Amino acid sequence: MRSPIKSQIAKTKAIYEGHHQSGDEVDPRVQKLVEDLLGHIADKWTMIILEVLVEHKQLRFTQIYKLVDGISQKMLTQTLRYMERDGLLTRTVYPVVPPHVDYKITDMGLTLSTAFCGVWVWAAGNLIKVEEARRKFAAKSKQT
Amino acid sequence: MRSPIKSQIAKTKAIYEGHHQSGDEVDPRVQKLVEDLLGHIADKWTMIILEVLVEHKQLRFTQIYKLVDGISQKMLTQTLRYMERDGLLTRTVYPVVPPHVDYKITDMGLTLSTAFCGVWVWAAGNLIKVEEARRKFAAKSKQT
DNA sequence: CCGTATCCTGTCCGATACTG
DNA sequence: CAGTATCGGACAGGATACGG
Repeated sequence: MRSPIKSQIAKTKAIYEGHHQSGDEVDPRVQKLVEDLLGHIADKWTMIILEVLVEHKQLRFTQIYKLVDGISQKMLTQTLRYMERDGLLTRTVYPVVPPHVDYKITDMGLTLSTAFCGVWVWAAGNLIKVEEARRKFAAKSKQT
Repeated sequence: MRSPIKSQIAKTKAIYEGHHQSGDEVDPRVQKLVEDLLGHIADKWTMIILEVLVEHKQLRFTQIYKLVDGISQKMLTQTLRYMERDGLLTRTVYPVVPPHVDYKITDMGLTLSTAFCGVWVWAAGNLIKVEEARRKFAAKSKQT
């Protein structure tokens, strides 16, 4: 029962724990999914919607629309569709008038949210350092 | 010595550990930096370059150019500048002919890489689930 | 070798208007 | 209420050419 995925995970976990080794090639399929997911999670809205859903568990379209500041109806619909497609949330339509649609986070959505929180924590913890680095960089650029 | 950042980190860590509570508002500055950083790390190249640098510690421009498949010179230059600006790597120019420029990962770059590996691990571990979810979604869409 | 400058194309996304 | 349809501006990013 050889599993290329398993070994990939092991390899990635090794990296995660700081055991970086040169020469390690990444499984192209994983690479592709990661890049694909990156393209989505960084599409400005996905993670925000995910966090909102994590907090509230279950929401209707208009509720999310109000909670996510600045999003357009179009982007909300589109993003929700992608997230449903990838199994991050479930979409339940109640055939009533007026329509009633519930969006609910899935286990996968929860675990992604958890995984992603590492980045969030990093950003929170390095906020000052990044701002400082930017100041230094700006200063160095000026003395051209 | 009250620190809004500290409390934000604590709050974020609480979320990270699964203690989600509704009503928790996120510090706008952190929110902004996170979104800003997201915009970069998911700009398709940053994390890839970061990983390459993590593996090799120090590289020259052309070396990165070869290691990162498919990137254009323009994007490589641009991305490297942003990363330098944010303090993720250092850029050292040796004033010789022909030019010699070294890019080296910083501690901040390393910790970001580590934080981000959580997402990478998630992607590796959920590759099959996502693909399955997409198949199901596609199947459901057809029976219109 | 390591860039910058310019052009040009695709596509993202907001605004707006309309439907079941 | 929860969408779909269409238009148009902005901008990301690739290809190419050139410079120190």
